[in-house]
Amino acid sequence: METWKEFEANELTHSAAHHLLAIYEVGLEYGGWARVSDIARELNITRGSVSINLRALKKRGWVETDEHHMVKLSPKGQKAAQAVMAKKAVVKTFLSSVLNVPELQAEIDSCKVEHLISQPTGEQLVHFMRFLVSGDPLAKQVLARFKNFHDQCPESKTCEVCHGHCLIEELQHAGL
Amino acid sequence: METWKEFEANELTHSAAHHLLAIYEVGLEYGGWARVSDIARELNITRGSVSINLRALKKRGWVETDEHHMVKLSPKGQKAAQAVMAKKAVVKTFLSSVLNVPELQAEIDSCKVEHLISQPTGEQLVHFMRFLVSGDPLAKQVLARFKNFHDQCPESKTCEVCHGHCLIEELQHAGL
DNA sequence: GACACTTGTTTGGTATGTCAAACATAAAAA
DNA sequence: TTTTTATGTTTGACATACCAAACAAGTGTC
Repeated sequence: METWKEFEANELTHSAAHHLLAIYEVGLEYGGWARVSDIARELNITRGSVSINLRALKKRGWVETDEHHMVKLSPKGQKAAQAVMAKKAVVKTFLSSVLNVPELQAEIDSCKVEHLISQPTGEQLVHFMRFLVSGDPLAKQVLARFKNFHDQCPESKTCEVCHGHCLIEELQHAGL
Repeated sequence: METWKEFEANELTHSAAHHLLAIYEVGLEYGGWARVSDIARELNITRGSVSINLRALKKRGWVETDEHHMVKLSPKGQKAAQAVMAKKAVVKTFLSSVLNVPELQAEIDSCKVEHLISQPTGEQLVHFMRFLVSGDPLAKQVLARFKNFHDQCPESKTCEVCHGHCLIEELQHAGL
C-alpha cells in the first residue's frame, strides 16, 4: 500500500548515481581522481551544479576530496558505482539480446532504471542471463524460438502494453 | 553520451504516475470520479500537496475537474494510467515468476520502474511472458531448469551484482 | 440559526537539482 | 611580471514535491 514511497527512499538518486559514474569514468584516466570541471563536462551540467552536488555526496560518504579540490570515490562510492554499472549492463543486455529491444531503446531504458534495481533482483537477472549463455542447448533453443514466436505472435500487430493487464490473468491461470 | 538526461525528460514522474493511479483506483468505486481528499488518503500525502500537484496534471491534460472539485482522468490520463499499471504488472510477474525474486521485492522494484519503461520494452516483455506461458513445452522446461540452475550455479554463493560486469564479456563471447 | 466537521486552497518552509552570473583564486601564457 | 585563462564556489533564480498550518467555503447536526 505504501510501496510507492520507496521510490523517494531509494539509496541513490539518478543524479547522484551519475555523478558517481562520472567520477569513475574520469578517474579511469587519472588514477581515480577527478576535478569538478571534468565531472561537469562528463555530465554536461555546470561546474556550479557539480560543486553543490558534491557537497551532499561527500556528506553521505560516497566521495572524498583532497586539499586541491581533487575528487575521488570512497570505497563505499566505488561499490555503489560498480553496482549501478553492473545493473545497467545486465539490464541492457537482457533487453537487447533476449527481448530484442532496439539497442538505443535498451540503452535509454537501462539507464533510467539502473539505480532503482535492488540487489536481489539484479543478482537474479545475472543468474538468468548466465543460464541463458551456459551452453545449455535448451536455452539456445528457447531464445531462437522466442524470436520466431515474436514474429508469429497473433497479438503482434495490435499488442500494446495496456494488454499486459489481461496477460496477468493468463499468467496466473497458467499457474506461473 | 547524453542518455542519462532522458531520466529527467521522462513523460511521467513517479509522483505524477501515482496520482493518476490513485485517481483510477478511487474512481473504480465512484464512477471514475475522485475527490482531492480521497487521492490524498490513497497516496498518504496531504490534501495541500494533492491540490497543488493536480494543477500541473490538469495543465498537462492528464486529469479534468468539474465545477464541484470532482476529479477524473482525461482519456490521455486513462491511457497513461493503464500503461503504467500494465508495465508494473508484467515486470512484477517477470521478477517473481521467472526470476524468483521474493514477492515483496518484486513489488517494490516493479513499482520503482513502472513509469520509466518504454513502450517497446514493455511490449517485448509482454511478448516474452506470453511466450513463456504459451504452452510451448520448451518454455516450461526452461523455466524448470533455470530454477535448478540457480540452486546449482557455482557463483550462487558469492554472486553479487558487481559480477555482472564481467558477465557482459561472457555474454558477448557467447555471441548473444 | 449557530456550532462543529469536512473539504479544498493558499502560504511559508524544506529538500533536491538544475541554470546563469558574479566572484576569488590558481595556473598558464605573454 | 603582468595578463589571460581555467577552475571552484557562491548567489539568486526556477521547477518539482513534499509538509504544517492557516483559511475559506460548504455540510451536517443540534
